[in-house]
Amino acid sequence: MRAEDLPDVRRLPLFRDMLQGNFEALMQGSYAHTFPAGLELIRQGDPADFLHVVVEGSVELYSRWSDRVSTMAVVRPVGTFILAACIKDAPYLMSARTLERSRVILVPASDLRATFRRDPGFAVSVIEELAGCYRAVVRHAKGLKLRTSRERVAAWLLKQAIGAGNASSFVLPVEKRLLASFLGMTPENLSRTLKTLEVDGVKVEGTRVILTDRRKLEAVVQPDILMDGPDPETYSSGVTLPRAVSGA
Amino acid sequence: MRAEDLPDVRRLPLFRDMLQGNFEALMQGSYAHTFPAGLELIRQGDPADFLHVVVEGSVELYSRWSDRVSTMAVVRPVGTFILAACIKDAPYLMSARTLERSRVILVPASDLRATFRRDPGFAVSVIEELAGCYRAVVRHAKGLKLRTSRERVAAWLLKQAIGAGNASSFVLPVEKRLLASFLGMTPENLSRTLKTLEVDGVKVEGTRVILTDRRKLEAVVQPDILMDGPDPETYSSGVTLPRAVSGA
DNA sequence: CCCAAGGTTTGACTGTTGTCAAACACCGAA
DNA sequence: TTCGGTGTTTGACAACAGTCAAACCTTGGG
Repeated sequence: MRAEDLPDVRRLPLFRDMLQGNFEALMQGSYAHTFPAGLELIRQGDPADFLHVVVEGSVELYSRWSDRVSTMAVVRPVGTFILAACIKDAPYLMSARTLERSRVILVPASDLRATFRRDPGFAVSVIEELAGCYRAVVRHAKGLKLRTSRERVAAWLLKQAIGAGNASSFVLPVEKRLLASFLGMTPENLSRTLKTLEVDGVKVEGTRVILTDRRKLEAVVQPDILMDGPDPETYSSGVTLPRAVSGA
Repeated sequence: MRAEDLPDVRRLPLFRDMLQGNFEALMQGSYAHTFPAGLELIRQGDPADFLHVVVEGSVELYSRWSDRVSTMAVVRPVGTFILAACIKDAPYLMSARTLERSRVILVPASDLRATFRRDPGFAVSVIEELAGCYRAVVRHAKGLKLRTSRERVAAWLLKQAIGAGNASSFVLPVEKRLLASFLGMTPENLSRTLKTLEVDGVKVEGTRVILTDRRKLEAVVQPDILMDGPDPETYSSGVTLPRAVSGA
């Protein structure tokens, strides 16, 4: 465990309010490791041994069932994942793999459980974190059930633009096939959908997206605080980057 | 607040491990009320004032966006809902309405937040509850993304049968249009889908479902512990009935 | 008992989405 | 630079799901 990782972890909302002694003890039993791109960190169904904290790089969470695969989220620094499984001491519901070379801290689940039982400050942080995660998944589910795939694409683009400082142009942070999977559609369908969004103010050139008419795009999206969220940073302890375990 | 409601609430996993004094104080500030059928208890977007505990009857959680509506869950006794919004002191992401005459206990959100900050036992219960809720929504999202609507219908039917003590026949606990909405499809589509499931061992007569060939149905469903759940009772504090905020 | 209201089913149709195959573009390694 | 692998786009098609309208069934109230 490199000493320079510790301050980043300590600043996470999840670890911010715990007693210093407990934090040190928890980190004592943890270890950090740098993994190459494309490595499967956890496999769905396996017992939850470690809470994972992404310090560098990015990690994809995905699910598999009967020869179908779907991306559920992408975690960026400094973000955590698989907290709920650790708490319940239950099997992971999702698999995780690195999208690029990534540094991850592994916190033993048993230590984690023991710690929030005797550190009320930490317990409150865990509560806040979980409540945020819950609301994020509810938002995602709402999007899947209430919006068409075209509307989901438009909403995601608008959210990205806002996240990039309200820029009218930005570069896709993930591959299109991953984005398609995250949004619940096929790559082919995403490709075609992006074309049809041209009339609504979206231009895509390779990995660059240019919003030529914000108004028109917003008319398609009909942004809703209860679905698109006012609080990307609240969810899942993204702290240096405002968004983790969020949307692709 | 009727005294006879208290034991049921106290037995909930959420309230089971807190100090008696804190429980009493929390209930002191709460009040119970019986609502008629079809009443909107909370509206999405409203500030989260109360944690709701369903003691009798049943409550539908649903979301609305741009003239579309979707059922997200049904809560039965003794179950709670809208915990995450109360914790975050954030707007409700879902609306709730009674499906029938229902008795509901309202626990002030501010008291709730104050209590888990000074009662570590309660904090741990809240953590467990939220982790369970989170995993349940993840499961629902997985179903929406990985299964076709036909597979979702089949999976839901199988789960109901198992919930009814592995019965080969049971009565639908909700209207079909609500079930359709919960499963992310139209009533017409559900109706047709049920027909096509006849060849796979499902017979539907009005509100009664008869499973004539369990094997065939299981072949369609390919039940998966990571999606269909081994722990319906873990989620959302269903205690007298094994399932709440669950599936329809 | 009958009626009205609302849930359900059916049919015909439309629109969306997935599938398969091929062509193309891009990127890293040799 | 060239090559191979992989991601992306396009086209044709099939499968699926939503819409609208009408008929049917069930239920509860008068």
